[in-house]
Amino acid sequence: MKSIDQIVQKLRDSGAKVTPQRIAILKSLQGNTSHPGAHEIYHLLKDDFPSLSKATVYNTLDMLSQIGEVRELTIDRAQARFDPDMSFHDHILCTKCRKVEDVHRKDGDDSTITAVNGYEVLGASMQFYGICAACREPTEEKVN
Amino acid sequence: MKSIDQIVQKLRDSGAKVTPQRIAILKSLQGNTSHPGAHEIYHLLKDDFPSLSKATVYNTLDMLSQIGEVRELTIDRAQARFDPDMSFHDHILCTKCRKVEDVHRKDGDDSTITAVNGYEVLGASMQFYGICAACREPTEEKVN
DNA sequence: TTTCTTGCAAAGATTTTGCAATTGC
DNA sequence: GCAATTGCAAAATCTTTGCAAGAAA
Repeated sequence: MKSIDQIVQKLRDSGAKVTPQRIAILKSLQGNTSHPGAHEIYHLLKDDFPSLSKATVYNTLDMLSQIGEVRELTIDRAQARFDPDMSFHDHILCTKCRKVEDVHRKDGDDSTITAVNGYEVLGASMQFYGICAACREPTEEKVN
Repeated sequence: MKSIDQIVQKLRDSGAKVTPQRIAILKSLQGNTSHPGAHEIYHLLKDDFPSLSKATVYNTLDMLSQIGEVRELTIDRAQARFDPDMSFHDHILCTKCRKVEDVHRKDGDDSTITAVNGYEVLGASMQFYGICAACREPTEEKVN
């Protein structure tokens, strides 16, 4: 994700309005590596922003994903999750605690794949499913 | 997907019951390359099977995916889709007509990845998003 | 007969939508 | 002031669940 200022500028340039809600959502995403869903972002901000509506969160996340400032992940069937890190990387979901983490692969940079099956490829990503180290620990039962 | 007979045997062996509904759902999946969702399977069978309940379709698909006879895809955020082809391959979703097709890659067999980020990897797959050839055709407007 | 499964309806959850009131510019 | 955005509530999915009736073994 670019800096807040850069994105704010991009919004202005495109004619979109810069609202306190949008800034707050952008800030909540910046550097956030938890791959939050709309519900989580809503609760992160609800305290400091009591009037915030969930619809606004959905709208803003959708808009940010449309303009390519965040990536919407489908790895979790339960909810759409969002990743402010637009650099090339993949994800893994722990099927036990359901946290999502980044996976950085050196080999086979799939971002170079531009055509497949006659499709014009717009995006490609790998998904991994597994059990994280913490969830394999029989002693600890913390769910992250 | 194995043959219906083989799966029926597996169900019997595991103590599960072989019902006409389950057979019908298995048959609807066999050789089906459209990556149908629960709703689609329900409607495929509804005519020949008026009493069929959607809950049964959901239950059966979930069970088949649990025992590893079909794969549940997350590529389409709108609905869970199911693939009876358990061989190693990936998928691409046309973001216009929303059909899902198989992608067969020769290189980098990711099925050999068993550990990543300290996770015990249970599954891995690649997702592609793009516009299919038909949707790029300006003359045709058929939505598959 | 015993246990599992079905079907139905209700409930849950996520996400979308309509619209009046509000706010950015 | 105009147009875009917000917030709220209702609606629209998709999916799960509770439970009585029914079917498989």
